[in-house]
Amino acid sequence: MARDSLETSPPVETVKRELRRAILDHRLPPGTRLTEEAAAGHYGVGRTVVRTALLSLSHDGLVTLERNRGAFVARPDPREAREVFEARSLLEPRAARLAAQRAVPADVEDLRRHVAEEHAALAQGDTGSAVHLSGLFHTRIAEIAAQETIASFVRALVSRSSLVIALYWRRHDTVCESHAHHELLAAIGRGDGAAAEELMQSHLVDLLSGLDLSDRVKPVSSLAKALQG
Amino acid sequence: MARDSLETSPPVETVKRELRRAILDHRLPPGTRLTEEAAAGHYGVGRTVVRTALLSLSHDGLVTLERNRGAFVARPDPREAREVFEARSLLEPRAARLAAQRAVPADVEDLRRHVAEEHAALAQGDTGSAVHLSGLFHTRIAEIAAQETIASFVRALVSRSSLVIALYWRRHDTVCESHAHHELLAAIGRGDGAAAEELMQSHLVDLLSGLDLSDRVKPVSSLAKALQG
DNA sequence: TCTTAAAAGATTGTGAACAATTGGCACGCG
DNA sequence: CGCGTGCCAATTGTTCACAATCTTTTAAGA
Repeated sequence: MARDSLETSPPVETVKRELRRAILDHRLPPGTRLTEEAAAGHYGVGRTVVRTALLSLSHDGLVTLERNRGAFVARPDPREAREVFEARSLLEPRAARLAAQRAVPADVEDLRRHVAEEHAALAQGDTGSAVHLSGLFHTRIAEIAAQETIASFVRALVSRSSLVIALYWRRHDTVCESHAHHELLAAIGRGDGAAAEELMQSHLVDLLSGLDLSDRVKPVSSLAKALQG
Repeated sequence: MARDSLETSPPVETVKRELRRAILDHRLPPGTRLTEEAAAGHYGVGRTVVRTALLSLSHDGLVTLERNRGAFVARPDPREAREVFEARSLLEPRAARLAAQRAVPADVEDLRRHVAEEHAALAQGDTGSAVHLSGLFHTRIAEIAAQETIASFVRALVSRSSLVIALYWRRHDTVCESHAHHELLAAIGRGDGAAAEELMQSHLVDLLSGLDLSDRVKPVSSLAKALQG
């Protein structure tokens, strides 16, 4: 169950987790500048720790590093947004099929809980958490498929999808129609791999079609102190 | 053409490239311990630079970091080896299809040169370079497909494949039958996407079948001074 | 007023010193 | 003789200080 094959030290791990969470919850909108010193002061650690965390996050595509300029929350352009979903539709349907074949009752229960939490978050209008939980659902499926390599890719892609959604989401009413997640859950629960693969595929197409990938730009919040929220 | 979306500084970039090359050429066999100080002295840089490079390489799966213990050249187990090829067979056939559809004459010429160099290396018995060039061929196809996201995954997977081959390759006569590469090249050259996809798929199956994934262990070279070679 | 250039400020890149953790080794006990 | 314990060396984890680089500001000239 090693979520990170590479073991990193607790402080840098903490900062990485916190930053990732802040970005995925959209508390740090895409384009936000992340000053090393500011983050270091905020988390009470040295700059080196923050630097390490930022380097890791940049590998996952959540942060963009510009030489001698600093780190910014990644701002995927429409082309990259399309690529992310293209890649997901290559990996996740197969993962869903495998997950359906291999899931044990505990796994299904776990997924059921995820869906429930996601539904609750949506009901409360907490879209930030909803997007996050929705991503966790997809990630969990890849993990159940017991393909650690693919799962790590899916984790990275789901993370970036969160950024894409923050930038280009069109239908503000439904975040990730939990309808699709319910059906997926059912298919996996009854071990129907073919159905799960099919459902995942169409679910991803749905997600992509919910984006507005015209070339307009969204405003960039300049201040990193959004962390305070 | 940004090979690295994240721009890193020249020194760390150099060390990273050198280390990657040494690992991919099997001059640093899997399991070799990589001491920060030793590498720093060898390349004439500070430990910080080496540390950064190692962290990057660990993200690509070429290096394993163990907390408070150090860095080692990654040693994928049979399970991980299988996963790597499973993932490749999800991504690369599609990439080959796209590459065939989008390749311009310059791209084809580039691929042709790669194949020629690979053939030459094989003829000279330089299997290290041959494996490396073979990987470059696969990577290049993903790049031609113009799917930067998928290409980055393929790069990581190809790199790990090099480790897998170092550990589990069975047929020492033919490294990566350039026969298959020639056919792929031809299919891409005539823009036949369907054929390219099919060829890539079967090529990957062939590669996997050339591995001996029984559970025996290979000896671990203890001394990192293999760099001298 | 606009353009240009230079200096000041801020931020990252790097190296060296200190602290913390780990693994090995010898010593002593059962 | 085997085994557990405590010390010691080696290596990593972290912080801090300095150098290099970039951005911004400011001021002078056309």
